[in-house]
Amino acid sequence: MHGKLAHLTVPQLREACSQCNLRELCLPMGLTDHELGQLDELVNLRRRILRGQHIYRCGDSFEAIYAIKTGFFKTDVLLEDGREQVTGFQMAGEILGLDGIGTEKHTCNAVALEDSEVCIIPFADLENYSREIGALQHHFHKVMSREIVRDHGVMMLLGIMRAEERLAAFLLNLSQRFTARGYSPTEFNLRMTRNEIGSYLGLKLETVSRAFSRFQDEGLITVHQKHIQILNVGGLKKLLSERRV
Amino acid sequence: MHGKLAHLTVPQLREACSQCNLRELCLPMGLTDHELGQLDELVNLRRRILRGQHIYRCGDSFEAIYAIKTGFFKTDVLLEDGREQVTGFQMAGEILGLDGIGTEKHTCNAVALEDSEVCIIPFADLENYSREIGALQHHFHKVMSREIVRDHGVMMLLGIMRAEERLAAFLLNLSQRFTARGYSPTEFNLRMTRNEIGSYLGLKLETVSRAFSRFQDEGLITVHQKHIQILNVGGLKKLLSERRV
DNA sequence: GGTTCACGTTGACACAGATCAAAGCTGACA
DNA sequence: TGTCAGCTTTGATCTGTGTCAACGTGAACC
Repeated sequence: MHGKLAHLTVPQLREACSQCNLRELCLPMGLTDHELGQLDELVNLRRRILRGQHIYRCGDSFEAIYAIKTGFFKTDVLLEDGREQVTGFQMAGEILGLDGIGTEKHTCNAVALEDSEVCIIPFADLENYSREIGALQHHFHKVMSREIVRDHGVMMLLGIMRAEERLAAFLLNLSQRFTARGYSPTEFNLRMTRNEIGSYLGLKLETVSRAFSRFQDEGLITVHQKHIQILNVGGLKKLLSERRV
Repeated sequence: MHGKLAHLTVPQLREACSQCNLRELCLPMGLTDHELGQLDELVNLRRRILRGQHIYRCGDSFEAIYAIKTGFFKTDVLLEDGREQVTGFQMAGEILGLDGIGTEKHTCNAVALEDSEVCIIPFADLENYSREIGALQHHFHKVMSREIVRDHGVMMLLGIMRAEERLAAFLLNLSQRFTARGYSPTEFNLRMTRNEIGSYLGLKLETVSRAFSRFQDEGLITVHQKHIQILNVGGLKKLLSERRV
């Protein structure tokens, strides 16, 4: 199993899970010091991914899952005719590759939206370790379950919300995830294009652009290219709750 | 853990996993005879759910997952204002409740669309058994992963397909799942209303009804209330592939 | 410093699907 | 057998978002 990953960067032990500042967000969450030490054995390969490069593509055989150490990714599914559905945007501490377990092939593409680094977690090894470390097993199940719940949230976005509600929910979600990572809740740079946001939200890029402009006109946010500042969090939240139908 | 489930029906041992005719679709898939015997210990509670009743509701504390033995379910999420997003329809052999692992509370509602019976799998026990039975552990991971992949498929439906494509994909998906259970691929009764189909597909019930009528006019299917007969599978598939845009 | 290219914004118009309204169907129940 | 309630169908009209087109902007590169 490791043999297949031999082309990847050599271990950098100072970046072990036990030392990683993401350990409270990522796979190590809730492990004891001793268990953390075992995790360091499991996760000893890392890989740099430049902006625009894939970690894996649809159809690639599934070997490992990936924890994002730094950077930003999107996952997407393509139809034969070229239509793209972005299924998610992932940031530091989040796990990529869970889609591949079921069929032993990846079923979507994972692309870096900025230069990034991921920790490689060979999946067979993860299963072995999690038979020994109950807390790891349980936490991994939680990670998968939360992905399912997140997907349900996206279905709600796509199924029943209108354009401005979708974009407001999207901004609030980003804000909350940046906050959890110690960044500003109200000011950040988008890593994705209007087209990618639109693909995620089931909208065309022009509609995304217009919604941004309208939010700005209403004093909810400022937008300069990819730089977003949220001026009125409550206003965005109100957009979500006060749906007139 | 079992104590909390004491109100449920007593074990009916003749319905053990090892004897169940769904064992090749459900959790036991791929286990050896010996392992199947162990699974019989794990899954020894069953519960009848009448049409319209919930197995669990959003906010209920999470104790167990459920394998459908007979019947048909929907899962949905509700917004405060009453809007409903159906997140899935589940039939025999499929697993319900995975959404609850992450937060230890269920995050959606699971409602029987016809009188049904489920096998109760206490989750803490499942984790214990799957530390001993590698094949069970791995298969459970596959089940969760496939749920994630299914969700991505729904995102595609909702994000980039038009009304008729969505309905065609929906019918073909049902057909394929009925086939896997030994029923006719081309003739079946829908268990859900037009409104529920619409909620799943991000459409209004009138749009669903009109799309059914159009399919019938074009000779692709016949519809009589909830009875569907597919006359031209290829035609439905073509609708999906030959998107002009 | 100008050119290029990818990305973003804005306007005008079109259309798929939503909304509103009315009538039909079917099964349950008295 | 009649009535009722829930579901479905169909028609007329409306509207949010898509489509098409033109122009703006900023970063990268020679």
